[in-house]
Amino acid sequence: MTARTTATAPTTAPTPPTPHEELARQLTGIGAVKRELARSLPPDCPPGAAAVLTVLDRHGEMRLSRMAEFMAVDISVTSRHVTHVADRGWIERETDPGDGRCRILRLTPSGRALLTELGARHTAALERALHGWSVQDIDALNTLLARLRSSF
Amino acid sequence: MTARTTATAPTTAPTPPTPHEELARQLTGIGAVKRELARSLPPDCPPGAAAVLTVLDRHGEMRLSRMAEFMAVDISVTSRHVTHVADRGWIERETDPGDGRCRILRLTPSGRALLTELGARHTAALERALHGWSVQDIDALNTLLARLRSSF
DNA sequence: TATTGTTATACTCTATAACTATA
DNA sequence: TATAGTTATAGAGTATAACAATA
Repeated sequence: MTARTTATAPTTAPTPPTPHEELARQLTGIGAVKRELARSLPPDCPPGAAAVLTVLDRHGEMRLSRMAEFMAVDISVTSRHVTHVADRGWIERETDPGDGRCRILRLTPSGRALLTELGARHTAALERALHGWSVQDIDALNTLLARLRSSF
Repeated sequence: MTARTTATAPTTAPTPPTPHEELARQLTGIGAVKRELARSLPPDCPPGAAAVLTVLDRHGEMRLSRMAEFMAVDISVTSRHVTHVADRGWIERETDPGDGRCRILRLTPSGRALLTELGARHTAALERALHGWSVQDIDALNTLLARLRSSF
């Protein structure tokens, strides 16, 4: 359909991208993958909430300010995500006995249970999409992405 | 600071992540890199607008519906981004002579000039962050990301 | 006075649905 | 009736700035 519309070939050839420009392109396009993955999350648990739980699972209880560093977003944003998961009983927020300004975040059993569910859903969604991938390929991608994050 | 807060070690050890779960984690964390890259864009040119220009540069003039496929977002979202760049004269929207419902999108000279600027800014931002990376590493990451996108 | 965290406001991106115009 | 595109509305994520409480 619409075999030929204006019949004029592009007057300028596509600029051959440098590896850096190509990386910028790929990172832009990766948003679709993230959205697809987010669709597999349970209701009431948006990506930001899932990130809070995952960080606590990996790094143990911590203050809000440290959580904000791990999530690499502003502390005000972190506070909202944390409120979301605390309201649903997935974490508890205890006032630091040593410094009344600080809140200690800690997973609850309910939060751990949800975390198991999250892992299963992520794994299922990715296994379905990445059926042709070897474990080595996935590990290689993980390694490069981790390195990319630490470079920023 | 805050040497020890509750003095209780986490009762449950961190769940060792599978490669799939780790990939989900990495993809979540990559948002920070994207935001950092977006900060290098010129004013009036948000990431969505830049994506429209880049797709046109790489694949030539096309209809809106095809642009939506390349961007992997809903056509209504694409329409808004396209309106943004058209309002600023970076592309032109011509009604398809063969089908009055279709709009043909085409870069203008002004759009090509901006595209050159975008490439320079992306390259500068990434070169600064990725100074320790070899071209082979970047190419490997690009290849894996492209493969990931096509797997979805 | 400085720091930790919360809340108010505004902006970007996204999807769904209703709508217009053309085929 | 079906399709291409536009617009209205709503929801999620983010940052800045103003604020409250504690050190």
